[in-house]
Amino acid sequence: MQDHNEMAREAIERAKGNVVHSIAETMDLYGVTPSAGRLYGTMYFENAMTLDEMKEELKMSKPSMSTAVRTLQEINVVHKTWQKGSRKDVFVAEKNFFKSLIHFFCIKWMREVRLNLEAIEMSEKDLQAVIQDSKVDKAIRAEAERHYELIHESKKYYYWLETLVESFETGDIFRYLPIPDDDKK
Amino acid sequence: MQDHNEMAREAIERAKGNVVHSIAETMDLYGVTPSAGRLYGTMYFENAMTLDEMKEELKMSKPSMSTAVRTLQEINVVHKTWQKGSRKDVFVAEKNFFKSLIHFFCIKWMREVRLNLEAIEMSEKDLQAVIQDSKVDKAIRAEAERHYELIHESKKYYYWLETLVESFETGDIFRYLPIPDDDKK
DNA sequence: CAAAACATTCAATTAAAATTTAACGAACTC
DNA sequence: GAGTTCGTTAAATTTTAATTGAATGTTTTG
Repeated sequence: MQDHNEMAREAIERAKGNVVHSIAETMDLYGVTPSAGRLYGTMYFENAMTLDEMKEELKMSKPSMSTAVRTLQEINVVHKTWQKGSRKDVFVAEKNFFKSLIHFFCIKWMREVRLNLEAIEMSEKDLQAVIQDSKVDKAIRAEAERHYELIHESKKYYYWLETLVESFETGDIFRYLPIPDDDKK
Repeated sequence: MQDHNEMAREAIERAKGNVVHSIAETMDLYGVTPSAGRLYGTMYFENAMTLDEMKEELKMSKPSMSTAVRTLQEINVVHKTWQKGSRKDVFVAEKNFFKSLIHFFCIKWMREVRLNLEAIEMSEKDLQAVIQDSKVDKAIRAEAERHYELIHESKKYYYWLETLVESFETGDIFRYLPIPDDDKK
């Protein structure tokens, strides 16, 4: 039955399309551009793809695919491999999308922690200098103190985030919140 | 000493500026526009602000402040209050920036879980239909099966994320990873 | 070593977001 | 109820980001 096959193909495409779309939307939340998101979603269903296959599948230009696949590599959800016989680069999507995203997050979080703690510590010094300078008007010193309290207080939350990230990266978090039924490997 | 006060003011501004900048950069990571991020950072140091004060402080237009402050309200890091005697709306930043961000995250994560699980379940149905249709070529059925396995497998990670969000929202996570020294209130 | 097959860079274009000015409408004041 | 004072909406502009076609450089092949 020709018809059955045709309908089946369409059904598969529809199924794939839905998932690709929602994956892309998810990644968009995390600052990945929609096209890179769609690309990842597409690769998720394929074993390995060349740039030309990507461009064909997404109907986009090769440079677009090149940059998209690079950003996907940067966030570690896609890796480059070789394929004997072919001169083309071949890319494969990390199937464990979720763990990849968590890792991606950890990187962003750590960056955030470092960035903010640096800024806070720098500012604390500035404010301390004002607070300790008795030649400065009381009102101004009071303001400095107020600000100091505020940012000093916030530090502990960044420290906490640091421990959270650690627990994600070591996998300790899964001891507290186990994955329902981890895969065999 | 006039000079001391002047320098103190500058030091305070510098200190504030640094922190505002890094807060804005952090929020940018989470899809908040830079101006909204700067606004939150600025409000973080103030007790309450009107739209006019914001526009003055950030040197931007009033509609910009209006939209920025609305997005900040939507993600629950800013709240509207009243101030007797004034007809103007007054907004105050949630000082516990960190907890707010976590809450914000939980919302996004839950949305992501719902979205993806819906897409997956819909697709699973489509694929099941293909798999069970014996009139469809073996190769196509095999492809459907392959895709089915893939997306079915991913479901458990979304379930896991669901439990993580729960643990954040109930505060259970802090039993596992306590905050160094929680504030008195 | 010339030609072909790649991936990438660059400049130019196009598309999308953010921002502003102007206009509107609601709520208050006199 | 006329005139203000606000906040928001709408249209137009500016800014920024994504996308492409052409060109470049590198590796491979015959």
